[in-house]
Amino acid sequence: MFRTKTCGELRLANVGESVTLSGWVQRTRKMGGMTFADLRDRYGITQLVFDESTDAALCEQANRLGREWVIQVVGEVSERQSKNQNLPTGDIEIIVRQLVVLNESAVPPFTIEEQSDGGDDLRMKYRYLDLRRPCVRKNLELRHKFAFEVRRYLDQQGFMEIETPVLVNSTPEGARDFVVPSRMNPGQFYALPQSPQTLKQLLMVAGMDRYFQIVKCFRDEDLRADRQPEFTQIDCEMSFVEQEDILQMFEGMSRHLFKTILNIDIPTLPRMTWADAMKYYGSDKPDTRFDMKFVELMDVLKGTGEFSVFNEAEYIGGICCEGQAVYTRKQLDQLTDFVRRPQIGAKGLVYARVGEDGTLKSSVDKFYSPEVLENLKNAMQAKPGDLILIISGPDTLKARKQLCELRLEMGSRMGLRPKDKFSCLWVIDFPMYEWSDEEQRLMAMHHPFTSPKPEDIPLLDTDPASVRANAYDMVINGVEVGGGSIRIHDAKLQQKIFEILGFTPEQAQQKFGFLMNAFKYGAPPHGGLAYGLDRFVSLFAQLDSIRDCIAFPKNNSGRDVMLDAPGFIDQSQLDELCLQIDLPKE
RNA sequence: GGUGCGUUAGUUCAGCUUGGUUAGAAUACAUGCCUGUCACGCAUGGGGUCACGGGUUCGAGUCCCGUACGCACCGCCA
Repeated sequence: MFRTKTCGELRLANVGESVTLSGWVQRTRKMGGMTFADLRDRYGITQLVFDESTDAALCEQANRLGREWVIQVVGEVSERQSKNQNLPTGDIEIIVRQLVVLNESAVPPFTIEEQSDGGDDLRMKYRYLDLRRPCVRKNLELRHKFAFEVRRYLDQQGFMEIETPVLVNSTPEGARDFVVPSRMNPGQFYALPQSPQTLKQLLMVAGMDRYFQIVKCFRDEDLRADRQPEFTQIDCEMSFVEQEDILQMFEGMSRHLFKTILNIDIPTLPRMTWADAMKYYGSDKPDTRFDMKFVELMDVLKGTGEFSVFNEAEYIGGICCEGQAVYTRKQLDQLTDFVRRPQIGAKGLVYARVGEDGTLKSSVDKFYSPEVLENLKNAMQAKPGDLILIISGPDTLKARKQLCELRLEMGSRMGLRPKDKFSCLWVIDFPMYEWSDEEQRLMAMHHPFTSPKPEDIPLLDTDPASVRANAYDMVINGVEVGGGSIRIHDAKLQQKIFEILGFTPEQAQQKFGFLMNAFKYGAPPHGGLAYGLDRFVSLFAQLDSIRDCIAFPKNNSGRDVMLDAPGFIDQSQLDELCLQIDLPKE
């Protein structure tokens, strides 16, 4: 037997027991006549003691141990003379009687400790070593527990987990597909699913009623800290439901997860329309951990003074930063530089400090009368000591996005975005479509299977851009953790939506004929949503990147640096697939 | 496709502003000492193609240009 106990479970109560432990040598401390070694496994660290006076040969053996050697020891649990309060097993140690080296280890390229000295790149190359570190392992444990509680909740609610295929068809709209050549069908390709969207709808037609799946999805787009080319969704769908049923069901799931995993009771989720989210936060995923809502200032500042920037603006909006009038000119210049970075792209930043006497000192004082400035202060509900920041622009959407970035930056600077505070909400009533400059046509904002709000259906013919969808997102701390919609279950309406998206009936039939056909045979009203498991877990674990809760993530360029994937394949494999590689010059 | 930052010892970094003697620190590693350590301590030692290519210069780790790679972001992500 390799072990009778783990390295994390022995306590004072076990003193006197003879135990066998196996694990990795974390480090050894040679004290001359005696040697200590920390033995580590998944469960914890237990101190081993070797005493020269009792067994010199054993002590000599212990002194040869290197970091990360795998050993097995037999010994007796003993109370420590000097205890370690920082370790759960810190009251005891093992007086070793027998030591077996199961495997030696090369010196690891970085230290496998809580605070590793390894950089990201190196840790990913040796991810199997990185995963030995408790802080990394804990993220995977949390992820496991999270998925387990998802399954428990959905099972209790009568959901069935059903697997859908990974080799499917490429679909228009949406992200780029990863494709897989088919050997048996030369020249043809499978695509990996961006989500099992249409398949779960077919399961509803099949009468599966309440479906879920914790499933890998694939999108061939550039990566970010919160985006991986393969990621995991909690994909859910229900039949005979309205939006309200879905919001209740999955608000319940979130509540269950917060309670069972973090022991946090979350309040009823507020619901915010997409239009309000854009108006007050400049984003469809507002961070509501702090307030600092936008105040629109067109009435106050446009045409009421000589400041041409505002007079020509389509949008003027401000935020009021409580108590930040202490910002120096230098700090304000830094903020201006921040919003003028190409990533944000604002032309400039107007600021106004409210003095302790209540008077406003702004960068545009010379353009406006004291009355207008007083109006500004009142509109912003600014108090003495507050700082008002104003962004304007010729494009409302862009100006709001810029102000959104500024708001988040100020929130961070003011410490209003602590990772251990959670603020959840539903954003509802998304538009059906958004205009794509690139394609010069309307695109589905959610996806082409989303149903319009019944009262907006007449607008499909007259003003499709203004049609609202039965679509909703769950947002936590400014992160879109999930989203979904009530789907179309009527073939005629689905056909019409495809038309508006610019598909000819033939194209629609070719790409989505299987779905349209299914709708002919009694499709129930249905809807659902999908959560991004990686993002949700990252929030719970307070991580900066979803990579940290994925065992083997891809790097910024979509490479697995441990496997060195992707890689080239043999000519014989290419031949078999009837493929030719034609790399671009340079 | 674009913007910014980075690349120096096994590792994490300093050195670059203002070019000039033998490129440093910490940690890791090795050796020795040490009987209650747990970030053990002390001493000694080995360890460098300063990412790569080009340019400026009497002289480049340091300045300039390009390339590669990494990270963050914009575009993109129904």
